[in-house]
Amino acid sequence: MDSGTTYSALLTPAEVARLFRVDPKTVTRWAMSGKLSPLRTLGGHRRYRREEVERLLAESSEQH
Amino acid sequence: MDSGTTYSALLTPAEVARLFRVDPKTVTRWAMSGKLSPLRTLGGHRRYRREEVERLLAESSEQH
DNA sequence: TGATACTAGGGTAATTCGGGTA
DNA sequence: AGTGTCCGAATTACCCTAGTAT
Repeated sequence: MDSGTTYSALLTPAEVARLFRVDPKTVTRWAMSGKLSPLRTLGGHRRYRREEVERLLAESSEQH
Repeated sequence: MDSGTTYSALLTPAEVARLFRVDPKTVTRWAMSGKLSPLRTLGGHRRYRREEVERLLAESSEQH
């Protein structure tokens, strides 16, 4: 029942940027350097996996 | 729409949109530009082949 | 037959892309 | 080395009303 009308496993560049408090362009650079492995819309825009982003967030708070 | 429990070889615009984290209208644009080849219901609504959509999803996460 | 959710279509904002720069 | 910003072009998101799907 309603298996995800509001939830998505993918995040937009702006959403990732808000989580890290950086500019979306910086998120793009992380992707280009291989630190993130996003998929692409058919128009070429990046979509990031929530699971991957949250894992990196957790790791970054461990080592502080 | 019961998209979580019932399997179908055809996907609605909303289902495709959720997979790519885009607006359903964007999926329509992909169809109009030839990036997707949907069927049409007798009333004119588009239905997308799951096989085609999943193939494009897989390709989008490859590195190139 | 009615009720509700979704889609088509068109228009107009808002994001994102890529490159270059500070 | 890592970010933030400016730019133009391209892509995507949100607004509406009428018609379709279930």
